[in-house]
Amino acid sequence: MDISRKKNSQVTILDVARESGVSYSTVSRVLNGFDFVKGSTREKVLEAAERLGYVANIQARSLAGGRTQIIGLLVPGLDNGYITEIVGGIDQELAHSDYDLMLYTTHRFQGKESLYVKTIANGLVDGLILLVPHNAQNYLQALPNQNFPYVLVDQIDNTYNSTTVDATNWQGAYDAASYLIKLGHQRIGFIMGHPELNSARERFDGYRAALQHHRIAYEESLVIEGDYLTKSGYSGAKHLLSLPQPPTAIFASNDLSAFGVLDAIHEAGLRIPEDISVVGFDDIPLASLVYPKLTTVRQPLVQIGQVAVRLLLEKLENPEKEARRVTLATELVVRDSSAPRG
Amino acid sequence: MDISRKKNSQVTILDVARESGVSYSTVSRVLNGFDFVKGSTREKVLEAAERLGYVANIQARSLAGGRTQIIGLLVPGLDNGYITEIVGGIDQELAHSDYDLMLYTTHRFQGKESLYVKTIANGLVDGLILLVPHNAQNYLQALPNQNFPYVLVDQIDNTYNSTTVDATNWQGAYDAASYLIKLGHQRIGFIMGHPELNSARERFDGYRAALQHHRIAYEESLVIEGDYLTKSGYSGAKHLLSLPQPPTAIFASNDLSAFGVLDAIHEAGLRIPEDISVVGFDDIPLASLVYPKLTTVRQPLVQIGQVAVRLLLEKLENPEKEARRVTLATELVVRDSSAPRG
DNA sequence: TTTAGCGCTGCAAACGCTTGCAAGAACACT
DNA sequence: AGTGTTCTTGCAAGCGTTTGCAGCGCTAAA
Repeated sequence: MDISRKKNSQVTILDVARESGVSYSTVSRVLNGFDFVKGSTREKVLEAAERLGYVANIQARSLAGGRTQIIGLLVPGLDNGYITEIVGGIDQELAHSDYDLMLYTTHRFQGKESLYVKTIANGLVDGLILLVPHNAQNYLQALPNQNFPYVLVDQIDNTYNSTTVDATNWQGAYDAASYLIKLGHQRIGFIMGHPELNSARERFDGYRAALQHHRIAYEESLVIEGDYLTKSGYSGAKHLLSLPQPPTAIFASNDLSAFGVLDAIHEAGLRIPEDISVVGFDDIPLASLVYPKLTTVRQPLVQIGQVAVRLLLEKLENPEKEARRVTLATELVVRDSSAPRG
Repeated sequence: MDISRKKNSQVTILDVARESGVSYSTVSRVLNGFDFVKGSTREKVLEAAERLGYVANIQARSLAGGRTQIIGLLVPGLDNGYITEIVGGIDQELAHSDYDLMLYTTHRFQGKESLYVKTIANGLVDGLILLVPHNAQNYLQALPNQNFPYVLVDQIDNTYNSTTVDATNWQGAYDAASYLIKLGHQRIGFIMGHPELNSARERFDGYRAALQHHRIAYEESLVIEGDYLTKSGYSGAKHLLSLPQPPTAIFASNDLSAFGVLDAIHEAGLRIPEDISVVGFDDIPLASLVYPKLTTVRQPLVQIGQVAVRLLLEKLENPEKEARRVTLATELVVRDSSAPRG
């Protein structure tokens, strides 16, 4: 097994020390922004470091007990605008800090989350953002100790007291359904998200609450269990359209499934929104690219990512910081896929 | 500065050694799959490691001269189906190996690519996949030495002799244009990609070659300079439609800009494909979600990512391996946005 | 029985850095 | 000038591994 080392011209702290005529510990202190270093010394060191093109070796730093300046991001996959938007926010915010990003996709460790997380946390990340689909507990329980800094995105955890970011799912769904009702729709189909996810449940509850509030009978046949994927939106809508008395509007629990709905409706030769209205949830970038442009409940996805990072950095700065939950507001965005009942 | 260490229950190689009654170097050798270890010893060690829940410390390993088992991925951003598809392929392939992924976005280091890359390469990645938008040279020249394993995706580099993966851009464009011509279109608008990218140039050349081959005069006014973004497709199409004699088909250099084209056409009240045909390039997942479903030239994006990983791992195994270029085939996918000239 | 040879194992050094501790330098005060 | 403080700085240990080298025990040959 040939381990070809790249131990070529690595400039180390020792080189900088030699170059600037101080001890290597002083260099370390300067580089770590320590106080108690004389101004002139600091200058000398920084200048030497610059001249030599010194760049710190993260492994060594971390081994010796320092930070790695890396945060880990656990996501199910990147195949989805919802996630990539959030990741974009995370990336943006991280760019202002000096942390780098380690990306872990969970699909490769089905059923072994615990080992996975253990490895990660024991490894080289200073903190973790969990953007996991289901059962966060599986991941959390594996955290070496509850002091390891992490934040949970869009998942409530009722076992541990986790720092969390999410959006007003209930309210968003309530608003969307109310909007459709005000447009005169009485029969509103609903494509559910994956029922294991609490965002899905909250949206469902919001939908029902809106019906109830407007005294519209809840009709079970209009509710389709889905999984947030396009396909389930498609088949769900197909089913709804085949009903003896089909709905005049369909509210899909997320944009992805709403796209499936659009597709099914087009296929049935119906017009949107003249014949039937469609509303989604998320407002991923695609939502305004499809035809017709999708009316949807906007989640501030980028912002969610940013806030997650901010919370994590906060925790990193000050490990004693209390866990907290930040819930960002959603907003109905009316586009071309919805209209008064014809 | 409070450095709260997590040096809690870290199980080290020493613990495993103690538990299994051998020396730590033997443990190391077992864990690294070395030969020259007696079968029974190996068993004992592995069992002890398992029992203790040992997981290697990457920093230490790397410091001591081993591998980090991390590969770095340099991308401009994740806000784009084209990239995320490729990244998906990379992730997929990586899942079969035991490498983890470090994600670096380049936008944060405008103009300082060289320092950035230096840091990365000097840091903890064993190899690098560069999925950078323009001027790969900027990045490459910074690689500490040309022996650092890396592969270039969808970018040709004519300075260094780099291992590269790309697709048949020229051929794809040629096929698409020929297809439109065979449908009877004579005036085919073309939305160019970013002219700095050779994929954009190659596609343009393919388009022109097809025209020439079918003896259709090249008309400069039908070619719009773009940048691969939706907006440029939109404004480009708007312009084309306003021509005294507008084209009967538009070929956009990528799907994203094709979406802009669709949008502009819808807005103009024209029907697709009855009034005008549209063809894209890439076949990102969205392409079959828009309405009408987009006819496009399929690039095997996922596969490109996979191949990139495979080439990199190959290089990692065997650093002496010659650089090579792999070009994957594109394929025209006919959907609903194109039809014979009406 | 001795000895060479081989398979296997352990020791110790190194990787580049952080940080507690102690000592030197500088300064102010008596 | 002497002493006590307060700043600065250097030394050395240690972080968890890998790996060259030396050496052990054992077998096989003499």
